[in-house]
Amino acid sequence: MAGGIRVRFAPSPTGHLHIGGARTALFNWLFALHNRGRFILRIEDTDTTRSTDEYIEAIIQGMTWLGLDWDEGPFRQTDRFDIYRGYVDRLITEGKAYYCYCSSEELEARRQEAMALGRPVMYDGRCRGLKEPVAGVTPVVRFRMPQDGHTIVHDLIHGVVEFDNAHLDDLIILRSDKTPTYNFTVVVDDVDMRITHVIRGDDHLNNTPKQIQMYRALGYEIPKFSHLPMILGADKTRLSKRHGATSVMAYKEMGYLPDALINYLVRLGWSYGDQEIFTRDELVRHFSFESVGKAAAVFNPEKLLWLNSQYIMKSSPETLAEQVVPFLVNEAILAEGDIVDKGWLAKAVKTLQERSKTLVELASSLRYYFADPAAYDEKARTKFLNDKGLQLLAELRSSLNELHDYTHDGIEKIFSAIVERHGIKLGAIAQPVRVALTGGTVSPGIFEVIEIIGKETTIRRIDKAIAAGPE
RNA sequence: GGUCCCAUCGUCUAGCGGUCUAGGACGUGGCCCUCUCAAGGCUAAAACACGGGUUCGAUUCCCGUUGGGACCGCCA
Repeated sequence: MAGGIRVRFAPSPTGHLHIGGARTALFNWLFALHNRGRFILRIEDTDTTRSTDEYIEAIIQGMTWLGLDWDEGPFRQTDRFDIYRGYVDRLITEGKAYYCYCSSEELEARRQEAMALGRPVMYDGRCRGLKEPVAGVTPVVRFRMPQDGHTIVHDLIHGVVEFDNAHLDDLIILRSDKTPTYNFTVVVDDVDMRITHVIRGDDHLNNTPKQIQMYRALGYEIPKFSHLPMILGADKTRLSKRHGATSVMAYKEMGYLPDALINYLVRLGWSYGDQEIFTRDELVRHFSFESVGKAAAVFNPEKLLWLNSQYIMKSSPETLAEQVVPFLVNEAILAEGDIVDKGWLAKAVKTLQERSKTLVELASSLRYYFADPAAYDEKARTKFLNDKGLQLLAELRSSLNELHDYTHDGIEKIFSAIVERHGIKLGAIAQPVRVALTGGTVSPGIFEVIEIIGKETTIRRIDKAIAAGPE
């Protein structure tokens, strides 16, 4: 019966796909794949004033970039209003829902008052027994909650959670503009789409007993629930823009790899022994709610960055070369439409992989493979492009010029000869060359750099350094 | 304020009564490697919130306290 599992990710398009939503989507996706079930994408856009098509597009983009592919959908709740109204009518007919004529202003005032008096903040049910409509008022429809007894939520992560029905209030299921509200549509859709497991953030745990009552009123089977712990910012409050980038696509722009983000997100709440790095297959194979924790997790950008560096290190140079191109354009190292020799780029990328934590960093480090240094780092220049350094550079230049075996090994031999002849350390010549070629004191191994830059360019840059003279 | 959830190093976590002088990872410090920077290796500092029980024995089970979070909307 494993094939019967159906889960869904149900974001509301009132913003971009954010870190928390992505983690929820990821756990749904993993659970579906692990159980050979179906993963459904449903857009909860019943709040027509805040939902936009742009955000729907943004969410889809985020999911796509992360590789969280869905089997059905995206469905939009705004396409299903007729369905919800049918269910509302049915509940009214059966006396399980009723019209409420209280205005939102009145309601708000009562809420304030209750809050101030320290009384429970909930609807008092004053329209429950109304027989006649109130003239001139378009009513909302409220769901009639049971007032005694208990509702038990069986949660795959939290176990048994019990709620006293006295604390459940008659929530609005149909607004005065005849649009349905979340707590109702979510139930109708989960039933309609035959969702077997509701996996969402634990900020929904308190809504669950209300939803369970609606399943019952509708006469439907109750799905299994899994309420995932929240992701918090460094100050332990709910993750938000104040904590930095929260949109998934912002991480793409900052040069993160989707696999790295996925790996980071999955470890926020889930673990598998001491393992930190997982392939997607491993994730799918090992995922289980038994190893999902209950405590909220603080989002730690440093660890994400480390993971990203690990993924960059493990990527193939060819793939990375492909991925870095847009970032080279951003850095103005390449122009849009420039043709690059991908084989050559891959070689250059290879030297920088273990030195770059993001694609942005990689692109920026790649600069000196493309262009002569615009200037020399001042400190580097005084330290290494002095008389002695320049003299060694001149010697190196002529050896290099006559070198036929222009490879890493051939280049190394030349350096060895110079080092031996002068009885100096390799650094004494390597650093001046590094400054001449890259403009600074930091780069991959100098033989590799010289090889990749090529003889002509190398000699030109050495000549430029010599021409610039000692500072 | 009410309801619900949660609680191991700064952070993510392992631990599912004895194996814990509490393990791993990020970050931080030191050392090694070394043409610079990284990467890598080794190493150090760093936690079971507190108080009661239960038990021969609690980080692990129960209760309370404290602390944190979420929800309480004609938002989702």
